[in-house]
Amino acid sequence: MKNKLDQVDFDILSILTQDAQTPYTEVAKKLIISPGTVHARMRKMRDMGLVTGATLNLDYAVMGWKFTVFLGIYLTENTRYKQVIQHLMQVKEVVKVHHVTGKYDVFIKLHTKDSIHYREIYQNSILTIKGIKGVESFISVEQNLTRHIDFSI
Amino acid sequence: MKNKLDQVDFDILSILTQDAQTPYTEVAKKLIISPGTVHARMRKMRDMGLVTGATLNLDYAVMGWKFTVFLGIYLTENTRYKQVIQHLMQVKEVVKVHHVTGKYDVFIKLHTKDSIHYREIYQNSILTIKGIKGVESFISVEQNLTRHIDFSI
DNA sequence: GGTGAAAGAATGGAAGC
DNA sequence: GCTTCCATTCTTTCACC
Repeated sequence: MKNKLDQVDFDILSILTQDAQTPYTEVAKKLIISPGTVHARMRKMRDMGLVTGATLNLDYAVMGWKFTVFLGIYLTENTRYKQVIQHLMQVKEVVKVHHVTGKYDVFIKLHTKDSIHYREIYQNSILTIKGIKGVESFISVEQNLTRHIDFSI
Repeated sequence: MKNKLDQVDFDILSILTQDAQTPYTEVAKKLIISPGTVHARMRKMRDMGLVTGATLNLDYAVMGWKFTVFLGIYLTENTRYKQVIQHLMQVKEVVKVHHVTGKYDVFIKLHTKDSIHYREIYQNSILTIKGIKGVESFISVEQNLTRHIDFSI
């Protein structure tokens, strides 16, 4: 087992990133290889750490969570970022936290039910965190694309 | 089949969002319900449009794609956003595109191999798009969190 | 490193409660 | 609307190529 991927691996990833629940037998049939090969390739890619797991895609709007907001956060001192991130992770509406360089220090994504819920979280759970100097918000009007990198040769 | 979720549904989601490939029989065992119930609940949640699919989690860094960058984009005219988004979607390094309100008009996420690759994409594939007035970039130093909303009562 | 088959496990309906 | 049952399909390993 060498750690270099070929077109077959990319094809497997391409099918499974579109639907992670596709049975391996079906993947095998599409690519005209044996089910055992799909298993071996997937195990290789898991062992490499390339495939770290699988998750469901959820449409939060169906649950009445219609607000998606990005926040660019400035810190009072950059060294404080670990504590700030710890606090941000406690807020259940926050789903992504990135430590970034550039205009902001921390960049997060959060979901709320509506603008009232958003304001409440923003004022009571975000702005109250010690070490946050300022915040700029971007409300997502529409998500137009979400996909994976296609590594194909 | 009513369209209201209960704690059992949330528990199923909680397990499957952590690992979408968990067999339903195992989900059933953990929750001490029958496999048929897991199936019925999942079908209900798919039919509702809450569960839209499943995807693999990939660690791009393992493939040598070590750069994750967010771009906040200003447009020359806000009405042009559909065309700009069309062009952004053609760039294979771009994995997410959001139309937003606030300081920027469009917000995207992209992956590249390194800073050289990034600069090339930035200058040749992003800045050349007609309708883009300006761009601010945020390089992700570290991703600290990625998860789903927990709807539990 | 791939194949294909075989034993065991999971799936996804149907019928009854 | 949940459960049990069961025929079908999938998983996973392994001897062989």
